Amino acid sequence: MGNKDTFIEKLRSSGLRATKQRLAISNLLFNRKNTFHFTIDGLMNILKKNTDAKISLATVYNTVHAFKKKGYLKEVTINSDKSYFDTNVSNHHHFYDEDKNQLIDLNQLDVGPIKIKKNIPRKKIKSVEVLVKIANSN
Amino acid sequence: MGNKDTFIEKLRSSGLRATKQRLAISNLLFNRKNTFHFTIDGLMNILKKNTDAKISLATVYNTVHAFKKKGYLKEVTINSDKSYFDTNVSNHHHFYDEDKNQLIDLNQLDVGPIKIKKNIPRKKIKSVEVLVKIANSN
DNA sequence: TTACCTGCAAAGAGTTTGCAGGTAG
DNA sequence: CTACCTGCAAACTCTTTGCAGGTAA
Repeated sequence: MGNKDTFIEKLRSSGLRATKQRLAISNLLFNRKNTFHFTIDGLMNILKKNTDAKISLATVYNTVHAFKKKGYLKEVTINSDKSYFDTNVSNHHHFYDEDKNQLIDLNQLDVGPIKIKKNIPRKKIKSVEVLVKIANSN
Repeated sequence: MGNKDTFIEKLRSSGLRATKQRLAISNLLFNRKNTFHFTIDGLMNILKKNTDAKISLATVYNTVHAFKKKGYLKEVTINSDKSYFDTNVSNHHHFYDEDKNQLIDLNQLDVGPIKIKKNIPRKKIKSVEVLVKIANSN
């Protein structure tokens, strides 16, 4: 996604109204080169600092869920503490840095093909997620 | 682990007192052939039905965490809703049945070797976890 | 104009904690 | 006897929800 007009267009074409809260969040999440990983409260903090628009916590939750439902965000499960989201919605895996509590993308090429040799009758594989936990080596 | 005396011994040697609550939980979790996956409230429900000892929710949390810390249980992260635990503490992966909300072990042989080709300076891999979500194929 | 959205506060779910009383060793 | 453990309730964190007022189209 690109500039503000693009976001307005994108939101509208998704059936979402282009409110200033959603535009501020879109700008923060998608107007960048690299993928972005965040938690709701992390996003909230950044919004407080970088945005003049007033945005409530409920709106952040609503918007993030709306974006997820539209396929603009992906949820990544790290632990039960809180939800992490990822602006990279392609099929990929993650490093989780336990020291910094931070996600790092592993693209398809970073992880060799994964073979699942067990089969459960009448069940289909919906997704295969690899989470590699890392920490300081010393 | 085996019978009640074994559990008393095991608890004591771990520096844990062999209270009747802990023995009841040990018996329920470890006195079985196959690995067992559970949530705290699921365990609570089984305890209510199968145990005469009175056990509070706080004690279940305390005990499960104590067992985890001692290495008798492993926590498995499925989603942010609640914590799942596994009596199989060996290195292995999981199916998660989205219809039944149930975990199924994938042993080492069920999953081909996983190659992580990306390296982060000064960081060491602590664990590699694969979660395969499955659902009814129809 | 009207359906949708926001902000607030309250409610919910899961988990943790403080403390008084109980019990293992 | 005493350190550790339990049960209870309150507290806490993250998330969701209800609703009145606001706003995009």
